[in-house]
Amino acid sequence: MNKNMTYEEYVEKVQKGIFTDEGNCPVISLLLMLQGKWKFQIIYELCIKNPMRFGELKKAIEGITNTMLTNSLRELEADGLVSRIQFNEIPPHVEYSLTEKGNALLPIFYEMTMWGLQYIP
Amino acid sequence: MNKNMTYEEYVEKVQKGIFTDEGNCPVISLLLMLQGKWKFQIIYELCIKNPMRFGELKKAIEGITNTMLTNSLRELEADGLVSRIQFNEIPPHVEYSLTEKGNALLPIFYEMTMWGLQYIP
DNA sequence: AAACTTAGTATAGTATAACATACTAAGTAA
DNA sequence: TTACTTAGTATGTTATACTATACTAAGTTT
Repeated sequence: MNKNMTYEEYVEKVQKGIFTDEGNCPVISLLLMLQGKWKFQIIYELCIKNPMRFGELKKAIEGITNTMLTNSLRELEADGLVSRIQFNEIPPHVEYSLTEKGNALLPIFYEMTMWGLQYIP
Repeated sequence: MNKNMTYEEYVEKVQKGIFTDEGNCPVISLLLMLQGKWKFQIIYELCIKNPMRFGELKKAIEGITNTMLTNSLRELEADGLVSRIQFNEIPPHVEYSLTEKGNALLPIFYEMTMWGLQYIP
């Protein structure tokens, strides 16, 4: 599929049902990556401060448990949105940051925000 | 917040942590609306054919049960993304279609698709 | 009278996601 | 020697999401 596809071309293809070849629909794939109670907040914190340590993230995201932060980070890492660098000092520490792939989500969040400003009271 | 905010202004605000006033973060709100196994597929089908009947949707979305289609449609309706018109004939039928708010999601799906074309193999 | 239509509802069960709490290693500082 | 540090893991429980199956109304056609 064309990486320079314009919005108008996209809409035309959607209305023709061109994207019906499910299984690797990019929208569904991405929605799955962002699914879960904490994923977006983690990405958001990493947009504000980059890199961040495990403990910083935990402090910044109120209510999250160790278990959920670990699991969410592992999944974001497996999806290539977040990278993890481990420093083997004592006490050991770890730095999490957005990958290029993760950073490239910002235009999507921008469109979501503009939509929200218009339609969410 | 400014509805004409440019992407550059948005990125600047994100990095300053301006959107931290959670509770009505537009991105999280929207992600919640699209969460669930079937929501996006329903919206997608309504982009292809508009309006659609309950039975048509059920046939188009393979594997969905009555229960999940009903629940998902009810939630999409409650979120204002889909509208439902009931025709009290015999046998009765119902037409579902995207609202303006629902249609306005297309630019977001476009950005998601462009992201996917670049980063999903 | 029996079967068909549409758009669901009802009920119960399974699977997945999230939560709470306690615990670990290995060195440093008090 | 005890407490503190970081970045988790382990275990069990609860809550939510999803599935499967059967059933309904009310008129129309066979």
